[in-house]
Amino acid sequence: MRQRVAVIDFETTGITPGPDCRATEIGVAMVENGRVVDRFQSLMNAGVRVPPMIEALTGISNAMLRAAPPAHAVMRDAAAFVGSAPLAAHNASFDRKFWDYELAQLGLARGQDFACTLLLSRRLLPQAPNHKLGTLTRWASLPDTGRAHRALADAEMAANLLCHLEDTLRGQFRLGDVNHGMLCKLQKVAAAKIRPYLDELQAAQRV
DNA sequence: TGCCAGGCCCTCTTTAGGGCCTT
Repeated sequence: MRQRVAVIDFETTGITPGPDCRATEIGVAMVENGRVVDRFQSLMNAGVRVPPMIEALTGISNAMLRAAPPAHAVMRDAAAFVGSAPLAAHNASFDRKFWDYELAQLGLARGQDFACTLLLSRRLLPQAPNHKLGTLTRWASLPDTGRAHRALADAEMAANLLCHLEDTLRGQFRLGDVNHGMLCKLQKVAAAKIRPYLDELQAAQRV
């Protein structure tokens, strides 16, 4: 895609955002022309405790968060970094909840749609053993981006996967122009109907 | 007191149930 897309990933203290469940780290990988061209990453201190299970998963400790900048400052910087670029994430329904919640703490609201590399992978890469981010990265021989379950490494993994999905649409499905709006529509098409939908898109691009 | 996400997708489905995926 020639347009810039901001691929984001949050580490958090749990599954559902709220007063006791907040983001602890954000990573953003800015994709343009099929590669990562810019990066943003920061731990963020929202004043909540990290449960032991989450610390074991992410390696992010309470001591690390005590030394981290406040969440509102980090989110203000992250929102400025993203600007008006369309968004993407792996299992975007998760990151979208936290993006919206953390922005709402600043009185801000999201203006862009999210593309979801999980939904797109289920449709375009059904032969993969499963659709976890790490599995897809290894299965598609995408670059090792660092420690899994840290925000920027995961954001870059999802960014590389987004580029791989775009390559799949261009190569296997012979689509010329791929853009974020097309991906957002594609991820809503029922998996069983994806092939005829792509055939229609291909035919329309030929006209 | 006891519970604790939710949207997507498949199938032994649609008057439902269970696995996947994210932390």
